[in-house]
Amino acid sequence: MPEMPEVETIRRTLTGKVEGRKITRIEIGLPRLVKWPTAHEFQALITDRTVVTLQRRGKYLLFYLDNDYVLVIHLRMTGRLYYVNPGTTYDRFTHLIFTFDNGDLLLYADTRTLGTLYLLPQAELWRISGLVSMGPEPLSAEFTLDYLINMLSKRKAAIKSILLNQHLIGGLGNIYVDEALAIAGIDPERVANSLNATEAQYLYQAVNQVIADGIAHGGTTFRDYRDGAGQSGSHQYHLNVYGRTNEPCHRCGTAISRKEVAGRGTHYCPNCQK
DNA sequence: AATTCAGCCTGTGCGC
DNA sequence: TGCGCACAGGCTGAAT
Repeated sequence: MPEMPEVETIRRTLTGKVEGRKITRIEIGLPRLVKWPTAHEFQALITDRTVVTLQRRGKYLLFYLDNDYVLVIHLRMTGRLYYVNPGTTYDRFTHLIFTFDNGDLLLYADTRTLGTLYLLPQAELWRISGLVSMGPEPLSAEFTLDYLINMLSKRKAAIKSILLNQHLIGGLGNIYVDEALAIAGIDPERVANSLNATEAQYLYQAVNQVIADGIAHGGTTFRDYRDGAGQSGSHQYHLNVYGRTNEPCHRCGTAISRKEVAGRGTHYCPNCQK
């Protein structure tokens, strides 16, 4: 579900609420969501720990605790985190409940239950392979035009597949990849190493732009996504192609097409994207 | 090493 | 109201 702008928005809406708060109680309704260690150990190690800081890497949220452990949460497709006041009701998809020393709650809800939670010492974060092997993020100092050009030159998969690969670029997902390719005017099925320097530069700028805009708009809410306070984002009102199948292209009026690329539903303008 | 793809889950929306 | 199917914002691990 959430991509980097959504996870960053969640981080921003939660950080002031949870930093400095002690977790006094945890209820785990679906133990299999806890991937490391056992749910029982997870519960014991978190109880009575204080959240020192809340960070993000790609689509992972990292709650650094005062016992040198880190609570790592990946929301996958439908995971949600809500910070709520005591007495707030919650639905049957709420699988973990963290209670803080002021009585407030952090709810982890997940319809499809694909989300994952870990608790590891800082020195053992390497156990989360998707976290340690993540590529540079858009808008970061490491994500340079040279990096993108060099990386693309070695790849012959579809550009859509490359942009979705978290090992190569961290944080992009299906929405923002489709949007970046639309802004850059590049066909999602183009072989990565076929892009020339100009196209790579357009793509570089487009990737940074869609991520920055997504964050500025508080993320994209289609169905499940909400921020840490339960609020919807507004980037869905600024999309060029995603979810706009058969609607006119904002640039040329041609109907937006949809097809499967890299195993994902892909939206594009057949006239503007070459 | 790079790439593809089934599998993991449960829900919503549509055509009939 | 029900049934079957397509689709869903992501990632992992196995096979090629």
